[in-house]
Amino acid sequence: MPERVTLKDVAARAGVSYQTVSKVINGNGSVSPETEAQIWKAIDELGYRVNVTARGLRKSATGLIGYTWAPSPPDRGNPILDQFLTSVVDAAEAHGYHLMLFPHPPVLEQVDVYKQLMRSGRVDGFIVASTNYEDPRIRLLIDEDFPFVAFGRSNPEWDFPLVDVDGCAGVRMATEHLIAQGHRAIALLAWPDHSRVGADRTEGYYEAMHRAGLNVDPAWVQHSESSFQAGYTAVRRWLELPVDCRPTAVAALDDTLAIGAMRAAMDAGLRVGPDFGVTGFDDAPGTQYLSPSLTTLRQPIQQVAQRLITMLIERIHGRMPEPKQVILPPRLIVRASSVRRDKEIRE
Amino acid sequence: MPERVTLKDVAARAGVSYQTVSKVINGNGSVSPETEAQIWKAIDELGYRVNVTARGLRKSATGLIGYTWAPSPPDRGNPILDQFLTSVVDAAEAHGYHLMLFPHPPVLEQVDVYKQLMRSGRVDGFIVASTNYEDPRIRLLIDEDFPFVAFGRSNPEWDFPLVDVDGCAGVRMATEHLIAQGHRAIALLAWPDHSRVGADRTEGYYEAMHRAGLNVDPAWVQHSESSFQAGYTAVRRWLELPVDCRPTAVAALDDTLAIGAMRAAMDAGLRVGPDFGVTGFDDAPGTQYLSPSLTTLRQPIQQVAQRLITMLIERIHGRMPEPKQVILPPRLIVRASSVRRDKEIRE
DNA sequence: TAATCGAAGGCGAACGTTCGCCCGAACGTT
DNA sequence: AACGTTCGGGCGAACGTTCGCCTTCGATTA
Repeated sequence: MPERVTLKDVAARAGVSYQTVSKVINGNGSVSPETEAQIWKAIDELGYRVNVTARGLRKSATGLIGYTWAPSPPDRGNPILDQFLTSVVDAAEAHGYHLMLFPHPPVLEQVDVYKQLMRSGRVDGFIVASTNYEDPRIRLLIDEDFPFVAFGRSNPEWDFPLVDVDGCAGVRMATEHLIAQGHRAIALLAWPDHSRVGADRTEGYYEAMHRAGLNVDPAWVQHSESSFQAGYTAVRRWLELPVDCRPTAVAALDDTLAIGAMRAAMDAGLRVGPDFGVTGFDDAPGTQYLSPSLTTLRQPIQQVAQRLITMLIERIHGRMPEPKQVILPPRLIVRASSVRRDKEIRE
Repeated sequence: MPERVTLKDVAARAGVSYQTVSKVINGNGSVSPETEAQIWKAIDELGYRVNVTARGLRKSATGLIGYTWAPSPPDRGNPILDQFLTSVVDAAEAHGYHLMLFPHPPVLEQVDVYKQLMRSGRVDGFIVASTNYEDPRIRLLIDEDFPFVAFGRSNPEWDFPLVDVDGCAGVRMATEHLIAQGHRAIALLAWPDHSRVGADRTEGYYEAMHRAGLNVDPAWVQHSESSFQAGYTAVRRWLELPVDCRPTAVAALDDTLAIGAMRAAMDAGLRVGPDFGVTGFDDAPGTQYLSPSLTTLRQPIQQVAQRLITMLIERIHGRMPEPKQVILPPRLIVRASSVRRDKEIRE
């Protein structure tokens, strides 16, 4: 543990009062160029860094942003956590903030955990992810008027700053792409009903089908938790339907389901791509190295992170970000799993 | 922003001095059961939480542990980040600490960033990951006697607390497994020479081959950055060697290389598993859903995280953890990519 | 010449804790 | 009756900043 260097040490060496040193560091108050130079010299020689805790106490601010996320089961993993955290941490640092992680509490305790962190002055604000309808955290933070920005939407009637990726547009693009490939009977591997994100993405599928004047057989839509197995068994089942109502392609709400779907089609003797189209969502690492490589949607994670941070900092400074709600489009990455003829594969 | 409740508010309501409230909260000093009950009641009614910044200033401690990691390229992803962070955050919380992330600085600036964080009192200690030989961060932290624990080894002559996974034993197990499957000519997809982790894992390969009395043709060992492409091209090349010195299996130092290797073998018309054995390292999410599923090594991430935290907290309290260096074995997960007959597949 | 003004920098206070010391009362001991 | 001990709890100080106000002094203005 290195000896602490304080303002007083710097002041003593520069021959001024310690408050003057503070003025120089914070750039307010007027100080002559000569003394300022003296002070900077002393700071440099002593290797002084302002004590963030003391500053925090005085300004009642911590420079910390709280974040937590729902851990994925180990066999699935979070495809974008690395990128997302990297982006958020970088963006935060550019504004002088750091990211503080805390454990993802069970739903019942969530409110307490957030309350605790707010009341103890642990963080200046939150990024709230894995949002859902009636999200109690969002309700709490709105009510307490505590700075936060959500990554994801919640109840439409609640008015709070958020950034989200347009899952609806994404799945619509994927579905339209499958239609453009000549598919007419397209199935959907969806998430459980109660999922806000799932509802949004699902909507894109219906929009695309509807706009193209295609019928959706209710049997073509399966809602389940995301897993390889769920995707696999659903497609197995669909492939046993009578030919006239058997899907020739499937849009999945995430890559894991899509991979299960691909495997089921292959096991059924179909060539994924030419015979049976599959699309995913997320562009998880490794999806481009599957055989065939997976068509999927890539989220603009870095932009999301940057918007989250700039908006949150506005909130921390007591302002309301403008615009308050930002929806960013994902990008369709066309690979082999969804195209009938090789030459159409881009990227 | 909710109005701050302080010790004084609690004290006023309980009819005692605010220092007495502090005593109750921290459980030192003697207070009669009745007053204590009064005080707890007041705390509860007011929803008081101790202000961590003020406490931190007084005790010169932050309850924060600094962590950063080298971001992976988006097409690869960090296979264990989610699990690792979750485990570390949970373990830290169990001891009253939180994890603070900061950006991974370029090598040249690393020392400055760590210095800055130390001197500004930002964190109480560090977890240092992505270690390497002559790691300047470790050097600095040792010299400054600042609390830290490394996840990974560095120079053997440096004496500092660390936790690591036994990559040598891991790859040795994988290689021995391939030998047990009847392979004699086994190649190695290794990392660049300068990698500390790579050297460790590579050693395991040589040990296994040597113990089994098998010759290692220098042409069978390729050092390269981890990528699908690197694994792919290396195996393509090996499969063009004359039959008498052509490898029939390959051990890879990570899953990405292994996946490239699998694909190359399949593209060459071989059946991965029966004809050509492949093993990876990390048990990345999704490897069990590849076809064939990938034999790999799983790191005991949760134990690593827990040891890291308990050891670091010892250091923060000024003690040296005992034992100072902990090496944990990975577990070999045998799947289809390395076994010749189906019935041998476990798990 | 006197009043005014701005620049430079000192000074006290406060942010919300924890810590050590002190004091008074109650009790038991010689 | 005088004395030590223990318990309960009060009090001042300090942790290292920032902030607003004040003083000094030389220069400008009327």
